[in-house]
Amino acid sequence: MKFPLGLGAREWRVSWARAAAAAAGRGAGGGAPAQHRARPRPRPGSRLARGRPLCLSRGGGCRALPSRGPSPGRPGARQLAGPRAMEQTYGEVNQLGGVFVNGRPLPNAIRLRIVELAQLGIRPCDISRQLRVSHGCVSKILARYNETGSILPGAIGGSKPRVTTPNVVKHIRDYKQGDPGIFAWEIRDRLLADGVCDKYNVPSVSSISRILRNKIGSLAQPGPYETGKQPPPQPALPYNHIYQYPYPSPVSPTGAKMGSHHGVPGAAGHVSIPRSWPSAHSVSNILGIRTFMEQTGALAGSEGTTYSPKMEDWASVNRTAFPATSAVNGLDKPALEADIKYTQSASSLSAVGGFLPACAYPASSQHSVYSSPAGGYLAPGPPWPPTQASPLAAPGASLTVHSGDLAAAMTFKHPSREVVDRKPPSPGGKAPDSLSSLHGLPIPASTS
DNA sequence: GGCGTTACGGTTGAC
DNA sequence: CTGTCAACCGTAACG
Repeated sequence: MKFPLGLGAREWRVSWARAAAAAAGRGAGGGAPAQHRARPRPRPGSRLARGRPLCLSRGGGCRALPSRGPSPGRPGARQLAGPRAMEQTYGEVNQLGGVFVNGRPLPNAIRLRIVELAQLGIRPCDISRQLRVSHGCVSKILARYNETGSILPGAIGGSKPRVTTPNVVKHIRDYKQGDPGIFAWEIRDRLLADGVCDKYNVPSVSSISRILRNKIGSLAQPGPYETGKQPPPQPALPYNHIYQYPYPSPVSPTGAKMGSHHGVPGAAGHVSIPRSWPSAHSVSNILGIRTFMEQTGALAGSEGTTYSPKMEDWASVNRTAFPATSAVNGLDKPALEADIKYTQSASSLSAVGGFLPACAYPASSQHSVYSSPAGGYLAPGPPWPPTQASPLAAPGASLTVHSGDLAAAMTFKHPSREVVDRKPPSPGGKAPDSLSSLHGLPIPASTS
């Protein structure tokens, strides 16, 4: 991305925003008229109360900007242009010239890089510009990392884990059979008292009533879950299989049993790794991420970096690391499918096999934008800052993060650091489980 | 100028 | 198979 005529990223951004705002008939960003800026901020909580202008453009945020915006002619950052285009490529360019896929997380490599740079003392604003990721995003990722120790995105999609598991139903039935006059609330209390459920996953009284009505009522025939077989798993990994990293692990070679979750250290505690990054917990493997980024020119942001429109590259980069055997354990069918689907790619990937974590994105959504771990993000423009004077070269830390640096960056978090879950750690929940980190590497917060 | 916060449009996956 | 829902995402903008 080249900023027009000597404009720095910021100036360019502002001017772009201004122009767009003008087009939208309002002020925007730093160029907002005083009355906008001075406007009392509505109480948070009501999004509409913010009174923001309706954004008519597609894409995230309130950008009143044309989606192709700042990067006319930019080879990689193609926009949706119709169904056909959507099939092949999509992605948008933010005001910094970075490429992103609306609604999808940044690639792990970028996330890692953000944390890495932050650990080196680079200011978030500089990271934002360097990686061309919005500062809000940088802030968010760093905040999350500080909170959970994980660089990985949360679990996307899915529903809350069921609380009325077969086991719970069975207990309810037992209670009801033992005391036909029992109230639902009493059942609820007993579920808690007996440890069948905890406060986070105990069914509501109404749920219990529904169970009594629907399942226990027709008690005669056992439900599908009660045929003596092992009940369907409590959604031990109820969320996003895509965030699993079913690499063979020395500890859990099959990847089938992902061990403890949700802050409840399993028998193995840290030893049982719910998920692992590729074998890549080693420093050298982590370093491999960088190696790859360097190879792709991503970190250098070199002009020569070709922006591959093939999303498959990136997807496969992140997936070639684990052999099909590990995916065949039945936990990660989509991942397996993705492996199959994307194995054809990428010659260049051999160098990084085993280095990168499985991509958190389903291959299906990885069309083309993140064609390389960071290359797609670092727009093929001049490195930031344009002067080539890397801010990362500053104090004590070279731009090149050596393995030790990165290892330090990634391990400085105490593995057993207290986790502040944003959500109750229900067994089926998806609370981040940084307790499961290995070598200080964050384990995906999401489960599947 | 930096950064935390939040509305927004979007994606995802279980139900 | 489709729609709904609730989670998450990153961006842009506000303060």
